Amino acid sequence: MGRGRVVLERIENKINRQVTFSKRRSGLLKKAFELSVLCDAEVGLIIFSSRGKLFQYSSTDINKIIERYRQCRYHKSHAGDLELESQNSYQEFLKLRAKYESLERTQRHFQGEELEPLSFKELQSLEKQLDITLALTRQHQMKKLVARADELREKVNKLEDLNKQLQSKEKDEFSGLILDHSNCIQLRATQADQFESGTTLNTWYELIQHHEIASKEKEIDTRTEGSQSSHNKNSGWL
Amino acid sequence: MGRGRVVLERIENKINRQVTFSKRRSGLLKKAFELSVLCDAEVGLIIFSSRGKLFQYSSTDINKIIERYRQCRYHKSHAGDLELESQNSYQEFLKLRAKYESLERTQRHFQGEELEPLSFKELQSLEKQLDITLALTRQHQMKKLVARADELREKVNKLEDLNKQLQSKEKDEFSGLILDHSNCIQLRATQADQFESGTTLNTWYELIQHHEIASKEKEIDTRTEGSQSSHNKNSGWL
DNA sequence: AACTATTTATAAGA
DNA sequence: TTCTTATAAATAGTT
Repeated sequence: MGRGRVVLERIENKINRQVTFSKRRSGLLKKAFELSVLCDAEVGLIIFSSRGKLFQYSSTDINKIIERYRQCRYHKSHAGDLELESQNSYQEFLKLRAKYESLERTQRHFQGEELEPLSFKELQSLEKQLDITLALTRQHQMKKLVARADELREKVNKLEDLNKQLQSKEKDEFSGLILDHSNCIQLRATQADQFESGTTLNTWYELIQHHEIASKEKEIDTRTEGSQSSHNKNSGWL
Repeated sequence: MGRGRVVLERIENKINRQVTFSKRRSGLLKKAFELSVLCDAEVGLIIFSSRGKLFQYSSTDINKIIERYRQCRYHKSHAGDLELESQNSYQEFLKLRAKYESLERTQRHFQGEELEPLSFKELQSLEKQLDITLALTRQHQMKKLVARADELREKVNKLEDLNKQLQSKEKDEFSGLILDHSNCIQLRATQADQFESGTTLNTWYELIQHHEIASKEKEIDTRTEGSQSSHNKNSGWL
């Protein structure tokens, strides 16, 4: 349509190409619009000029059209298609985001935020869960403390043995001290077995910490090889 | 272009519309192709027919065109498109997944699962958080109950007034009954003000539920207009 | 950016 | 749907 037949190849003359682009571009946009109106179609058209300028027409929100396009392709096509893979992952992304946001909401409830919109029954069930978890948390703290006490008792026994050996060889000025120490640990472990409430765990934890410092000092005094590695283990436990 | 001038509005005749769609669609696709070749432009065209069938042309990979479009829009306009742009990125996907998994882990802790790997200090901080949330949860339940009691008291007052009116007009065999009822509600509301522990909330909740059933029965007996709507409100609250 | 000769697209009919 | 054809619309080349 014009004064000469058009050959379907890139127009080499830059000015000419630019002019043709401008004319045909507006023609294309107009026709896209007409199609959407006349035939009740959803049309999305994106054009980049060779110099990178963007032109766009869409009968409705272009993101919706793109979304619909992806869905359409996703449901229709078969596996192995590369293009398909990326749409698949896009779907996955949307799914993951939805899951994430839902989880985030639940998380906020557990942190005591946004409780207002919850119904009474939801609050009740949350309370129940919190009670259960709280009990479990204390139970686990207990377990850790008892295990730690056992470990320490074990170590003390070893130190005792070592000290007995030293006693028989040397003058043994430390032996009495370490025996005291051992008694102390055993007494505390007995307390732990009867232990119930979570509120005094802290106090107990501090007791153990104090012991560890004392123990460490002794290790330095006695200069045993094995004590260094078990000391590292201690700091990890905190 | 055709044997008559075209009015730019939806073609009402379905057959006609379909035919026009078919013709113009192929015309549009052809012109999109020509533009891309002649002018060295990047063109993406998506068409959905009114019945949802997809047609598409793109000079290069359409996902690249969409990506480029979003980048273009993002760099030019406001932050709203930031989200859209990042959706396609695999990096973003990985980031989100990492966040999700981390959140999932925390969530499991709140549900009392996988507590073993936690250190003593982590367990302590979890316990603290649980205690806080538990208190908040009970507080919110209390709030709801008190609000509900107020609401009910209000309603009872209205019923009382109504009954007084009925008393003065009729023989009034219900009046004594409703006064008893009112006293009962006020007594319970007083209990709520002194309420502290979460463990008995359930009992209180049941008391209110019983009241509501009783209240509903009376509403049916007294056959008042307003009571129907407030009854609907009750079921929503559960 | 306008003009206009021509080509192209397409509405209506078959 | 597809083909045909008359005609409207688009546009290549020119000013």
